Amino acid sequence: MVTESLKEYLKTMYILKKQNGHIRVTDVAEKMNCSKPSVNKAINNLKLEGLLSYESYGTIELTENGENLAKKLLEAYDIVYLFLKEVLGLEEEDAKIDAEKIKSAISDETANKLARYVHKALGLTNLNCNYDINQEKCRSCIKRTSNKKGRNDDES
Amino acid sequence: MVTESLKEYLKTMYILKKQNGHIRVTDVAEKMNCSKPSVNKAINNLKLEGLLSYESYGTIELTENGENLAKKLLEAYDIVYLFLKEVLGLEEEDAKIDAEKIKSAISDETANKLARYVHKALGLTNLNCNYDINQEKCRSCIKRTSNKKGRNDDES
DNA sequence: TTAATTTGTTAGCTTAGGTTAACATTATAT
DNA sequence: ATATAATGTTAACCTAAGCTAACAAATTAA
Repeated sequence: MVTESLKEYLKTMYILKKQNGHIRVTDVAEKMNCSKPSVNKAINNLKLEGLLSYESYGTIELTENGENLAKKLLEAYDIVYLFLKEVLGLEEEDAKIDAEKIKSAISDETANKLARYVHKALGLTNLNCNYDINQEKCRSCIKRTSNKKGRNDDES
Repeated sequence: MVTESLKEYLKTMYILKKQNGHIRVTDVAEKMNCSKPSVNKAINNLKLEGLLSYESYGTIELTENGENLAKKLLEAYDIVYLFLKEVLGLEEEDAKIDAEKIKSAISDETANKLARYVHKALGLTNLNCNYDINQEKCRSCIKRTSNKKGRNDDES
C-alpha cells in the first residue's frame, strides 16, 4: 500500500533526481528531516510497490509508474499552493505548509477542478498547462498574464 | 498529543451529542467504521488531553475545551465543503469526502481566508456567520442570499 | 595505498492506531 | 426476577512509521 508517508518520500526523490541528477539516501533524509534508516525502509516499501528500482549500495531510480505518481502529486501541490497564495492571499510560507498537507488529501477530481478554477480566477487561458514543477509553467504563465490582465476566454 | 485520528473521534462525538443528546461507544464505532475497542482507546486518550470526561460504563461528556475544538474542526469542514461543492462544483459525495480530509489539513488562517473568500465568491455578506454545523447558518445564508444576489459589501 | 570520512544498512526498540476474542456490565423483555 | 440481548472493557496481538546504536561499504585525502 502506498501510504501518505511513502508518497512524501517519492515526491522528494523525484525532485532530488531533477535537481541533482541522482537520488541519495542522505539527501532524502535531510530533505525529509528524518533518519537514514527511515529512508531505507521507505526505499524497500516503494520498491515493493514497483515505484522504484534499487539494489543495496546501488543507485535509486524511479520506475515509470513511480515517476508518474510523483508528477501527479507534485502537480496537485503546485495548484493548491497557487490557490492559497494567489487566490486566498496567504503568506508564501503558510501557503507552502498547507499546500503540502492539502495536496495529499484531495482527489484527482478536486485537483482538476481547482486547477481550472484557479486559472480562471487569475485570468489565465492555457488550461492545458501541466503545472510542471520543474519548468514552473504555471507560475511563469501567471507572471506572463499578470502584465496583460483582463484576457479571459471561457472554454469550460 | 491530539492526533488527527483523535480529532475525528472528537468531532464525531460532538455531532452525536447534538443529534442524540448523548454519546455512546457503539454509535461512535458505527459512525467511524471502527471497532468498539478503538473507540475506547480514543476515549482514554481524549480524556488524558482534557477534552472529555468519562468513567467506565458512565456517560461521555465533552469538556469545554473539547467542545470548542470540535466546533473549530467542524467549522473548517463546513467551509471547505461549501467551497468544493458551491464554488468548484464538485458532486456532493465527492465534496464531502475531500472536505473531510482537507479540513484536518488546513491551518486556522487558511480556514479563515477560505471562509472569507467563499462568502465573497457566493455573494454573501454576513462574514461574522459562524458556520454552525447544527443550525447550518452558512448553508441557509447561502440559500437566503441566492435569491437577492448582487449584494456584496466589501470590508476585508 | 591505506586511513579517515562519508554514505548506506541492519538490528532492535518505541509509539500511534488499529484489530479480534473473550469477558463484564447494563438494559430489556418475558 | 431473571434470561437474553445490547453495550462497554480488557487483553493480546498486528502494522506503519519513526528512532538510535552499531556496523559495512564506498569514497576521498594523505
